[in-house]
Amino acid sequence: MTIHPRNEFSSMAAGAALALPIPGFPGPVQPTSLYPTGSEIYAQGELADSLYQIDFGCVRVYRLLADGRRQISAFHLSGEIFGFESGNTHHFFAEAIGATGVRVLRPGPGMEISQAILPLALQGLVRAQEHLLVLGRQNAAERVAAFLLDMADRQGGLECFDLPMSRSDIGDYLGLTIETVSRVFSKLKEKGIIRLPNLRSVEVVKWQTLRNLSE
Amino acid sequence: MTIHPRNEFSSMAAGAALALPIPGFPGPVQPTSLYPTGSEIYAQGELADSLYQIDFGCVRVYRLLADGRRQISAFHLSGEIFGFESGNTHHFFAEAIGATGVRVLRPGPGMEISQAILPLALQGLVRAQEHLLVLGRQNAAERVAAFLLDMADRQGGLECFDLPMSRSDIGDYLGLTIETVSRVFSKLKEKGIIRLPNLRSVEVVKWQTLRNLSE
DNA sequence: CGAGATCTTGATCTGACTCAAGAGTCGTGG
DNA sequence: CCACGACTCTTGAGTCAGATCAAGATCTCG
Repeated sequence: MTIHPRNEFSSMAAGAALALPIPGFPGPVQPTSLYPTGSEIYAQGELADSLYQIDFGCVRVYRLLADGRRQISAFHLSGEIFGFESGNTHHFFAEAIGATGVRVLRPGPGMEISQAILPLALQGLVRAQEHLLVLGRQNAAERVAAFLLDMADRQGGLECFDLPMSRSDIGDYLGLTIETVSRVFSKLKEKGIIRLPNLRSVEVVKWQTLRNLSE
Repeated sequence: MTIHPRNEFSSMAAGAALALPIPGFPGPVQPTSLYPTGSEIYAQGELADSLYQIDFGCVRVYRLLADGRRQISAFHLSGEIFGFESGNTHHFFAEAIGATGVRVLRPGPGMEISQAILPLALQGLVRAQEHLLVLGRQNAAERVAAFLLDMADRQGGLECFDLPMSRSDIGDYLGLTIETVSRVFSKLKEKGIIRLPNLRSVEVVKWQTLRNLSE
């Protein structure tokens, strides 16, 4: 297992870009802030009073054990909204993977935000519960297949797509070591199921085989 | 791994009891229905237009793989509300564990249910994401310890509490086999951390040791 | 071009799974 | 009340998928 010391690199988001209104969201919308590679967006224990929408880039949301073991509970891509919490403090860490533009959605006091965000929160709940099945009951190949299909799907279903995150991130999302992730990638490539044009992108050749793998 | 063939036993909930209003819930409240041991409350793919509140008993919510592998995503105890879904169909199965009284909360058409249930949905989201850490990064002893602490906490923190579910259910919740669950229970007993007055209840003797185990 | 990350691959180890058998528990009916 | 049968749970022995440990290879970017 890779150990991840708590990231000390503070966010210092450089202001940027123009504000786009979010459909159905009632609060004031902030302009996009740029988070550099690896910078923290929020930390466990911090006050949670906003939601975040990604303009470009990718975010990892995770939790740590005392000894540094890490579990990434979700990756969020361009357009997605994250930062839902129960109570008013964050239960997780969120960090930018690569340079990422994030827009903060801060509901005004007494604002009725729930109607707009409930479907998003519920979608997150269903996704997390579906990921439990992957972590609890699927083997390494099935986990990687499910991950690739999910990433492809969320990037529009194109045969070739980006993997903005490292093997270490993928391992910590799938509950595997980086070595096991790497071995499964190699095996899938060797069987002609995927191609790896470079380290950070994947081309799916045999969709059905991949789907069968993830069951 | 234990294989669970799809439960064919249909729900046939016998009507019962009196209606108690749920604070903050705007829709009409149904009287309690009794679900016998093992009966289905809803199935994956069914129309999802209600929430459910438990009067007494316990419910398991789970998903199945094609070959019968099962992952229980949550147990719900007396007083708790479950059945949150994204879209209008169920993504999971829900079954009564033992005889269980469930009250159906059916929001009227166009009803503003979100304000009342958002905090509950978010709590479910946080719990599911925290459980991801258990399944992805903790070993068998840590998983069982976390489970026992959670069950104790949700039953009021008493030193002695019920385990309404079987070892098989616990295994399918923690991503372990029943044999491994049983071995960890035996080991905890042998070390004097817990006592097992009978198969379906636990007494925690050394809380701090258990907490240290779950990290 | 070079240094540090990141990734891949190989060899070995181990925690949890599988298979198997026995013990305990519960409900039913004689 | 006890005997029987069917579960459920526990325990043991052996196996295996994925972790760990250890080199190398490749990529990135100043």
